[in-house]
Amino acid sequence: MKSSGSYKTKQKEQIMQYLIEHSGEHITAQELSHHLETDGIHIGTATIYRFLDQLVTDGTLRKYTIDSRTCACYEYLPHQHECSKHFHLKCTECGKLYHVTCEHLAGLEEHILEHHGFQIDQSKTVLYGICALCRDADKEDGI
Amino acid sequence: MKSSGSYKTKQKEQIMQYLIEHSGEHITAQELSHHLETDGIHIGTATIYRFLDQLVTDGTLRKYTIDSRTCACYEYLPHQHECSKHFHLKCTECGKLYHVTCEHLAGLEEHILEHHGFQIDQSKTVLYGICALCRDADKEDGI
DNA sequence: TTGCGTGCAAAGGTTTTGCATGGCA
DNA sequence: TGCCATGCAAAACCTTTGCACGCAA
Repeated sequence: MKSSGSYKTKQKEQIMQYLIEHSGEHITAQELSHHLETDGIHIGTATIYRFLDQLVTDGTLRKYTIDSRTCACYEYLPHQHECSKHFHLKCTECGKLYHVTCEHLAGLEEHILEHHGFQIDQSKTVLYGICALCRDADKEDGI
Repeated sequence: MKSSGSYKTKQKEQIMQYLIEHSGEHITAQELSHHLETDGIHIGTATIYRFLDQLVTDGTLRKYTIDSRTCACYEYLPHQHECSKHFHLKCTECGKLYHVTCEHLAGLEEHILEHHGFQIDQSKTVLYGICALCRDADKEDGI
């Protein structure tokens, strides 16, 4: 666990640093590449994807996809145990993504496993709906 | 609602027929194309994607994505009202789709609305994970 | 020195777009 | 007739792979 390859390199350190600085955010491979570039750090695309993949396998990162035309997002998991209670809510109106850490959701996972024999993969699961802000906005618009 | 374009064409009818015959299944654009081809019906890729998109906008179809490198799945929604009362579990291993009606899940929806201000749209939400059958199979393989 | 890591470029696959043609109303 | 729909091919897009070189241990 937590190996991410045998060698420690400058590129890996820089990627890790960026990810850690942006804990709790959802970052795409392109964003990562672009931001590093802005800081004067160039890392090949392949290297980024390869390292990100390692981190996902490690459990250091979580990968999820919202839409097939969107690129995959990665999220750093600083405290792995806490993150087992973490779901994603995506507003279909404004497109905003919310992270929800909640015991009730952890209970949901347990329930489905016990009663339905199905083990949910939170990294692939996104709950769609309308967020509070958009619901309020709709009310004001009289929709 | 339920417009899907102004004109009725042979291509649209054939796509609709296939989708309706496969209600409750998850179909990719390629599968659709391939199966129609097998039946001697050729429809251009662009046409398929364009029409599928319209149907998704209509609410006639639901679109799902598992992974950014996997192609998107579409599901025909024959009875929209019924489908709003249950959740979908999709196995990422065998691809099987499970329809689950469960009080605990109804409670989840309520909880998220009350505590997180987010109104889940069950017709758009799919929980991804591994089903019991695949978990057993994996165990036997010693994974 | 060994062999993993890197970068570049090319390939891979899905989905979209441009444009001329075809077909519904 | 007017406009939408279709088909083909090309483009766009994200991601992976092959290969030679570089670098950590």
